[in-house]
Amino acid sequence: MIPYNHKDIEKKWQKKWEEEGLNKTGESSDKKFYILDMFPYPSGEGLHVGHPKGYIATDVYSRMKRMQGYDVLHPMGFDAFGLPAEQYALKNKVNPNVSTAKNVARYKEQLKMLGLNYDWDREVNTTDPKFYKWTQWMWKQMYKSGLAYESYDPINWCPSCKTGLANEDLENGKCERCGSDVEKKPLRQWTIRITDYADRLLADLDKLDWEPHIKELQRNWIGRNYGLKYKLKVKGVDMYVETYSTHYEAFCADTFAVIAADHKLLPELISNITNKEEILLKAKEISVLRNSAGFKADEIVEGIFTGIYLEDPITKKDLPLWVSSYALADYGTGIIKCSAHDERDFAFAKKYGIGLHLVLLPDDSSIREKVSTHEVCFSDFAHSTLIEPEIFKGKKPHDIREEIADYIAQKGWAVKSTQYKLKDWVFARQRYWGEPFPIVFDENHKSYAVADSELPVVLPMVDEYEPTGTGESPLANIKDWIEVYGYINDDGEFVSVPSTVAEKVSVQFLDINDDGGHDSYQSKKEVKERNNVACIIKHPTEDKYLISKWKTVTWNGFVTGGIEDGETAEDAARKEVLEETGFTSIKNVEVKDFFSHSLFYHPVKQENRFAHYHLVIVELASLDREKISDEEQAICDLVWVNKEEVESLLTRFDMRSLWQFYVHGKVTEEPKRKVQKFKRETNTMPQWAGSSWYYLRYIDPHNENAFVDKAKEHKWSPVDFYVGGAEHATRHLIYARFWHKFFFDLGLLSYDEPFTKLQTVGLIMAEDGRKMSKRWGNIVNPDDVVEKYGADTLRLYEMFMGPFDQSVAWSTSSMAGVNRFIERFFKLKEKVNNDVEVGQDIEILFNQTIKKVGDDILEFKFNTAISQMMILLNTLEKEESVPLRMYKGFVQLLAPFAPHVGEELWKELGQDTSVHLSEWPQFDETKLASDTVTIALQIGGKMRGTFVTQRGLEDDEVLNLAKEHEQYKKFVGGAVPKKTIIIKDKLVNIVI
RNA sequence: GCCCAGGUGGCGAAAUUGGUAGACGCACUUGCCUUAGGAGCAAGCGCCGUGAGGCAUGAAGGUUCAAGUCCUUUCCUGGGCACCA
Repeated sequence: MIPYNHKDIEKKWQKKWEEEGLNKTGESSDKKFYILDMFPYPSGEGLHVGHPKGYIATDVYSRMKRMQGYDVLHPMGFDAFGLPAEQYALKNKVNPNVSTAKNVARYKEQLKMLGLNYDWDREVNTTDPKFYKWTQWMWKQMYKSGLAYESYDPINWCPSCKTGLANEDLENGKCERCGSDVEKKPLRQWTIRITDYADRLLADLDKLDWEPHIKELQRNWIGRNYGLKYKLKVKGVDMYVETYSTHYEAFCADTFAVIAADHKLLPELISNITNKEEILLKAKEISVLRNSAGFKADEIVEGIFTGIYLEDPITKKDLPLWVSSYALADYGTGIIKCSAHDERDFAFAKKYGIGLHLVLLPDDSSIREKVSTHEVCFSDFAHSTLIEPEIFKGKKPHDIREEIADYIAQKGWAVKSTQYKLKDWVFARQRYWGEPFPIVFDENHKSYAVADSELPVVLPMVDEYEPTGTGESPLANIKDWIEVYGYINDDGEFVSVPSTVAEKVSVQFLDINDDGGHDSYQSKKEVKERNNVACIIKHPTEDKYLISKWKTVTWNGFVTGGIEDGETAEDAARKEVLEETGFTSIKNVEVKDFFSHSLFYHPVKQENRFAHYHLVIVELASLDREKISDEEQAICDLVWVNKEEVESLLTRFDMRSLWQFYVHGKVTEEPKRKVQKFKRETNTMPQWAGSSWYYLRYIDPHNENAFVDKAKEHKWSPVDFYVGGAEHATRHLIYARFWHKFFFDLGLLSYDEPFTKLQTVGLIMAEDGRKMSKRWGNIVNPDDVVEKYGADTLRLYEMFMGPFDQSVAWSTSSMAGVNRFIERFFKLKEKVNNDVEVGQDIEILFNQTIKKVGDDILEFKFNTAISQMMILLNTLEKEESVPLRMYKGFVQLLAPFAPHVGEELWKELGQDTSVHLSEWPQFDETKLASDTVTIALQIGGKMRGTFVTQRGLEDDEVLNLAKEHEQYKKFVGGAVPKKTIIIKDKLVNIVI
């Protein structure tokens, strides 16, 4: 007999929870908890059984927190921009807009199937224009602050994905996505100065409650490095160059210097050298070699002498400067002072016959011979002794590193300096499926941010989105989208001329500096002045206003009309309102002064008009209305809005009018604001853009005025617990921390770190021990598992498999064991009896279980929490009957893990509110330990037996009992113990 | 090469942080029940040994009355970085 039917109860409760809004974020407690999963990238394959492990864990955790009285924010969303979605779409010939929506729907269905308690009202999707409006807005703040800049430097280019990549996107020098060898390619791109934040990103790791190895990964990635920066005179020219050394301890050994082949200063340095052409050619060769795909630095040593010498500030010796293949232009200063005590310097000097000088002798005398004959390079600074300079002679360089730096710095030869391995963030992709940049360029390629009113810059729906491979995004082919008309406002930002206006009226006129090709351009014509009204129509009783939404041209937002000769503004307003809206009774009309002036070309009347707009407030007496003509209705919608919206419309109206030519009340020849053609930026943002801040949007997902409301942000931030894959350590988690800090600095966020506590998830491997993959055909589909065993079994099993952060192989038979546990749990209900009590041992076990389950969930030790429940079940099953209160508590403990089973049993126990809203069981502190203990008897440190006593016996009492033990008699007998160790309530150890 | 994390039964793993190693689950063995069982129930289950006992936490040393846990050396496995001066 199967005691429960998972299919019925899971569907039933999921439906009920959704109807009752069980998972709506609570807003009633003063204790908040924000627990977050790394949102998924919805691939075409749907979830496999490994994906939801983290989601189940946060689900268990958040359910318990809610039962403990917290307001819990536990949201979910989708990170749907990026290459895989685009590749999938290309392969299957569907628009990514379509395939993404489909994949998201499938993911959501699967997540819901697992009974995860997400508040779907807060779902975010990075590809939703309402979301990426704010991604664009935020990037714009970086642009405006100078943090985001345009660069043309060579970057990593994946020839297969046809896009530039950030350093973080490489894996062993290959494209992380497709495994192709990456080459260096000069490319116009947007870059973000994440290196400005390197120090803080490093230092603030100390305040985070993250797993140590993740912090370590970030530390290594940031790669802070401390050394000395020297300034060296170039011999014979009035120039100085700088070098950077971290291993400066052997500074007296320096005999030459090298410069990166693509160093900016190289051409200038050798401008007077006779064979400079030859040198530049060789340098070029080296650069090409370096930039080619699959370049291996340790296999290639190339260089050429530049013909110039640098003067060593310390030894005053001349250091010949060589171009070399191992110097990096973008690390340190791109020029290195070189010595015998560095492997690469040594190899280079050997190849080109450059003189070397030893100042360091190995402690290990067996290799001293080979070192002194320059047979091998010696670079061990810890096990060696300095012989030069005199002042440090006989000391170990490792021990006096700081002393040497101080000495050199004090002499003024060099300054202390810090370098990072972290590079600025290459923040542009030459692909279609990403956020467009809120940037336009004028004809001189000067960039302008797009005004806030223009956001979002919507990614156009297109038929062709194949990457071009030329270093330009596919968007570059969409002429309609790229070319925009507009002007630059007082804030230096771009404002577009609405396309409706541009098409019907203004393009010809506005394109005033380009009079070729526009027949209707009438600039020489006389300008006619007209007086117009723009009406705000007030509701008779409420604080509401009527605006019109024109489907055709011009003054979107207001009922407008011309004032004819002999008419007052008031007359005109009455007339226009009656005609255009059909309202019949007007209470009051109030004419404001001019609020806007504009010059435009009227396409119907074929004349240039200079129009003065009077703002008129028309107050209706009633809502009586006549039917208006179909024609009017066809071109205009009427909408009631509130006062604020009217006010914002007025600003907009005013702004719109700016593209016309009005200066100090007079029409001028030259426009004050020149409307011109601009080109949109065609790169798109990398996949990491949306995920850098999505966690903030959950807090206030529908806000149209800000990316997050400050007060709400203050309440929910920071994320208390963040759960996801360790593979994000050096990308998402660095980017998001950086992004967050920038907005903290702008005063827009309350804390300078986004994620207080981080927990990584261990992978679930396939039953064969390999990664689950289509390639191996070993994927376990959660749909099948849920079908056969139910969501609760899947959930419980994934939490029971092993330590949460460790990767474990799937085991179907193990899962069947967990399923048995649930069924036995159900059966136990038959033994429930309200009037029964149990013995002390069980009472204690029960209290211990409450404590352990609660503690373990907090520490993400779900496997031991579950095993404790199994122990309790095993024990209770042996009883004749089980007290109702105990079973109820047990159901509550199980409910976070198996929410459907929990809810079903809770209901069957006669409860009418949800178990998930019930109060988490409390344990009785006094009932955690029994009053008897088992004492271990050791003799000479070896276990010889145990005995049971009262808890809390004094040492001599315990010893007396131990002496009674037959093992004592056997092994100690009459001998006199040398020593007796007694650990209270634990053990007796007799040393003989 | 450098930096992390980790090595415990046939398997997944526990171990109150120096105090009874192997909880809990899987698999396996035996028995009961059953027409049957890939169901249920009961018992057993680290290795050697009939037994007393001995040996066991990758290996070797050390500290300690006592080590899976601390120290030293070393070997594997997984992950990250690898031209970063």
